Amino acid sequence: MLIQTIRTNSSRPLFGEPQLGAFETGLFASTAELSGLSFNYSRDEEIYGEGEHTEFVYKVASGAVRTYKLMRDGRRQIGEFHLSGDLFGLDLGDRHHLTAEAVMDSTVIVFKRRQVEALVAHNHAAARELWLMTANHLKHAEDHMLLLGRKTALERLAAFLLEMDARGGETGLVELPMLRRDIADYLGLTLETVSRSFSELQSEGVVELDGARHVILRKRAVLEAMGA
Amino acid sequence: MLIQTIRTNSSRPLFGEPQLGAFETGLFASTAELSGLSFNYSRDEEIYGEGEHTEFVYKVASGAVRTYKLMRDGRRQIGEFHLSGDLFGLDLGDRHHLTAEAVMDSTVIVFKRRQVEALVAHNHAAARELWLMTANHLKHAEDHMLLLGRKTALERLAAFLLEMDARGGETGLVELPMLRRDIADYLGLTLETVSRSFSELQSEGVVELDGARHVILRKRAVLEAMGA
DNA sequence: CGGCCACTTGATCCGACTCAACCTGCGTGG
DNA sequence: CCACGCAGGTTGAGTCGGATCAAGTGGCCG
Repeated sequence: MLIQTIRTNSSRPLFGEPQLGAFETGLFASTAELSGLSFNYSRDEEIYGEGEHTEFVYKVASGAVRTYKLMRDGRRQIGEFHLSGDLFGLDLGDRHHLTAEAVMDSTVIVFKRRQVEALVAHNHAAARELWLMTANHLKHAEDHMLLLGRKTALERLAAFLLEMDARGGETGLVELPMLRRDIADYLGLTLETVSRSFSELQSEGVVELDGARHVILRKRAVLEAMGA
Repeated sequence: MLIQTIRTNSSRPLFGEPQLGAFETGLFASTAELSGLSFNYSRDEEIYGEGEHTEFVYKVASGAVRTYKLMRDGRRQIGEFHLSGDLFGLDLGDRHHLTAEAVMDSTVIVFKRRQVEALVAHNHAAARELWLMTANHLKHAEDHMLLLGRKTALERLAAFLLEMDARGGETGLVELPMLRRDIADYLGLTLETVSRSFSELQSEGVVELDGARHVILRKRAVLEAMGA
């Protein structure tokens, strides 16, 4: 699973710029404290599986990663999408709770968990940083539970587009790295319903679709009224 | 909000015994490192609100607490139920993400966040412990997203009953501290659907209801086949 | 230019929701 | 001690949002 082609240096990101948001600190950025190796994963390739040992911690250098749970009969729930700069696979305990796959061709930096543990053991700031990352994933999950439990299809898609836009710097131009099926499995819908909802938002002039993967937000206020 | 009758010593729990599970360590148990005050909350009383400052951390001494998000129009999603021994309100950042209310008359031990922070700053084991608690909440949320996004009504109820039973020590006798509406808002259903699902499980001999709040699990294997 | 994968759109179906009536157990006051 | 009131729960009838099944369409790559 981890036998991949190794690149010592990632070239320019394939998708988006590395995000310098709340999660992005010097901690995993430089090689001073922690050294990670770059790996390439092609689309739909598994990075780790649910139940596997948590030997590594991962960071998206470029591309996009989905983490999900799968039922025996194939029903899937994507918990989160991880974009450039995002850390993932930080499950405490010795097993991963979800499966991680590349949404598109992606470059991922892999850190040894033992190194991370060692860092945490003597560095309070780093420990707090990692705790904060877990807490942020929790916050995301809490918001997403409300979406999955109580929102309509249109509200879900509106919230999704706002979330993606926020991650892209609120430009109003959203590039979607994932397919309709991924969006559906993230939002707890079918791909047909996602498609219909896109069409409906477009026919109301709320968004404009330039191909399936490029969305222009035309009426942010309407989206926010729906998605919040 | 915090002006309650103070009890220096909690008498026997009103609901369930304190749980000595994975989250329960010496950390918040004794008064050596941290001192907390006992407060009583009556049914439906708010403990803290979404958006309030995170001044305290809470632990259920007896009773049950729900933490939830509310939409403007009243739609509600309960993220988790907290029973005896559970810590809650440990949101990082300076604001609570959810609202906490007593499901029934409950006793809660309240710790000053500053004390917790101070403890964490010089005690690695404690810091790790708290991080682990956040990680466990995250794990719960991940499982719950699958339930909310992809499971049928019967599967949701089955999973819920197994979860409640697991917390009560897998006795097969489940005492529900909450009303049908709470269960519905936890499972992303309506109370009618919850009630119908209970009836269906009962008519199939999977569970036996002794009043609305006392459930006997008769066919655990069937529940597990549905709920997993 | 051809083929296929992703997406859209249409028709029908169904599980859960809504609205409504009724039941039941419990606390309370006459 | 019984009758009443009522909150909580169950059950029923009808509706509806999103799922399913099924064509079509479009765009990209070989």
